[in-house]
Amino acid sequence: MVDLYYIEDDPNIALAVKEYLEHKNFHVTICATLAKARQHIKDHVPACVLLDWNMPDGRGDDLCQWIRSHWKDLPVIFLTVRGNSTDIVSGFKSGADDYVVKPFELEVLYSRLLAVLRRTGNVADQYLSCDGIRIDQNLHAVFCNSEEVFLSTAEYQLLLYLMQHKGKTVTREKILEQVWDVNGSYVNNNTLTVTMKRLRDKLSQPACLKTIRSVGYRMEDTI
Amino acid sequence: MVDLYYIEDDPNIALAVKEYLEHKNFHVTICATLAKARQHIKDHVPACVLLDWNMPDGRGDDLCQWIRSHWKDLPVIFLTVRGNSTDIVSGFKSGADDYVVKPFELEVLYSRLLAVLRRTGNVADQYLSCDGIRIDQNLHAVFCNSEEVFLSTAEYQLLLYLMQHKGKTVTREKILEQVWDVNGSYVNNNTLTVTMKRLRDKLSQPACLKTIRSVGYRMEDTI
DNA sequence: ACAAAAATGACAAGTTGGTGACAGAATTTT
DNA sequence: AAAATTCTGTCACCAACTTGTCATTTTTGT
Repeated sequence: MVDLYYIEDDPNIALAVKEYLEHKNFHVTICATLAKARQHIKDHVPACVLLDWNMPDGRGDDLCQWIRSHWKDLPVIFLTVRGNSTDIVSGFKSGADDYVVKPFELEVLYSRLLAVLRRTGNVADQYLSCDGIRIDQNLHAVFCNSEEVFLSTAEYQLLLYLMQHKGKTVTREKILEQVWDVNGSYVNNNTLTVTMKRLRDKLSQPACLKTIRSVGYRMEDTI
Repeated sequence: MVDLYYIEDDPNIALAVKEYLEHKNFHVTICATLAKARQHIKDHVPACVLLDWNMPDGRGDDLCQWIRSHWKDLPVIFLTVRGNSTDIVSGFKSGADDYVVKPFELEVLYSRLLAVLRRTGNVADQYLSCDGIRIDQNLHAVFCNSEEVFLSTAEYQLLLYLMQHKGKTVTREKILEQVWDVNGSYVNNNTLTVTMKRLRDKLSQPACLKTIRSVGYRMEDTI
C-alpha cells in the first residue's frame, strides 16, 4: 500500500480526494494544519505529499521548501485554487513536482500522481526510521545516529524487514521465509541468529531491536 | 547546454517556444514530423522531449509510447490544445511526465520543464562537481583539484552518469545499461569494474566515489 | 537448578570487486 | 598507407568481504 499525505484544511475536498484515492489502493492521511503535516512527516515519510497552498497556520510553499530541504526525493504535488502563472511558477520554485489547479478531475490527479511516482521511482517506504537508525531505500544506505553504516546484503535485508514491520513482533519463521527462504531453499535456523548478531554489532547494539524469546524479534521506538 | 527536441508542426508556435527556451540556455531542435523526431532521437537522445499531440504523420502518444519503450528515463512533456480530462489521462497513460495545455505561459512551461529535469536527474547543470572533481560539459573537460584530467570516452560517460546521480546509489546493472548497453549489446560485467578502476586512477582515488558492495557505486560530497 | 533458546566465536567455502596484463579495435601521427 | 599510440573489453588471479554452519557459552523462564 502506498502512503500519501494530503495537507488540506477543507474537510469536504479532503474526504472526497481521500475516498477516491483509497479506491485506487493508496493509503491517504489527511493533515488539516501545516504543524500536523510536519509532525506526521517527521514520524513517517510517505511516498508523496499532496499540498494545498492556503492553510490556516501558514503557506503551503513553506512546507514544500522544508520538505525539499530534508527529503530531496519526496515528491510534492500542489493542489490549490491559486491558478495564475505567478502562483504556479512560485510553486515550482519552492520545489514542487507537479501543480494541479482546483477544481480538478480526480482521474487527472490520479494520472499525474502515477507519473510523479513512476519518475521518482520511489518504493513504498523509501525512508524508514526507528530511534537513531535510518534507512534510505533509494540511497540504499543505512545510518546509525547520522553516521553511515555499511551492511552486507543479508544484514540489510533483515533490517529492512524488521523496520517495515516496526512495532510488530515478527516470528523467526516468518523472517527466515521472507529474508532467506524466498525460493524454497533451506537454511539453518541459527543463520538468523548469527546475522542478527552481526547486524546488532554494526548498529552498536540498539535498544530498539528486541528479542522476543521463543517467538522472534521486534523493532520499536523506545524514545 | 541541455538538449531538447520539440516535436511540433506549427512553425509559429515552435519558433516562439524555441526562442524563449534558448534564452533560458537550452538547445532546442524542432522536428516537424514524427518520422524526423524518431530519426533524431535514435541519432542523439536529448535531455527531454516536448511533444504535440496532432502531427501530420501520426499521433503524439504513439511517439511517446515508442520513446518510453526504448528510453525509460527520457522524459516527455505533452504540449497540446487537447485539454479535456480524457486526453490528459491518455497522455499520461502513454508514458508522459507532464502535460501542458495550449495556450500556455512560457514561464509555466519553463517551470514544469525544470521540475521534470530535476526529477529525472538530467540536470540542466553545465557544471557538475563533487568534492574537488568538476565536469564542464560544454568543454567536455574534467578537472581534479583544478588540474585538467584527460579521460577516455567510456571513463567520461561513467563519471558523468555518476555525477548526474550524485548522492544516490546506482546499481551496476543501471550503469551498464546506461553507459554501455544503450542499444542492447552485451558487455562483460567486469568491464565496469575495470573502467571504474581506470577512472579512479586518473582522479587519484577520490574519497567521494564509494563502492556499495553487491549493489553498485555512489558518488557524494564528503566535505 | 534445569532445559530450552539465543548469543557468540571460529572457520571454511563462496562471492565480489580490484588489479595487471594482453590483444584486437579505433584513433592519431608520420 | 603505414606506423605509433591510445582505447577497450576480456581474462586470470588476488584480496577482502560475506555467509552458513558448528561447537560452545550465556541468558532466560519456570
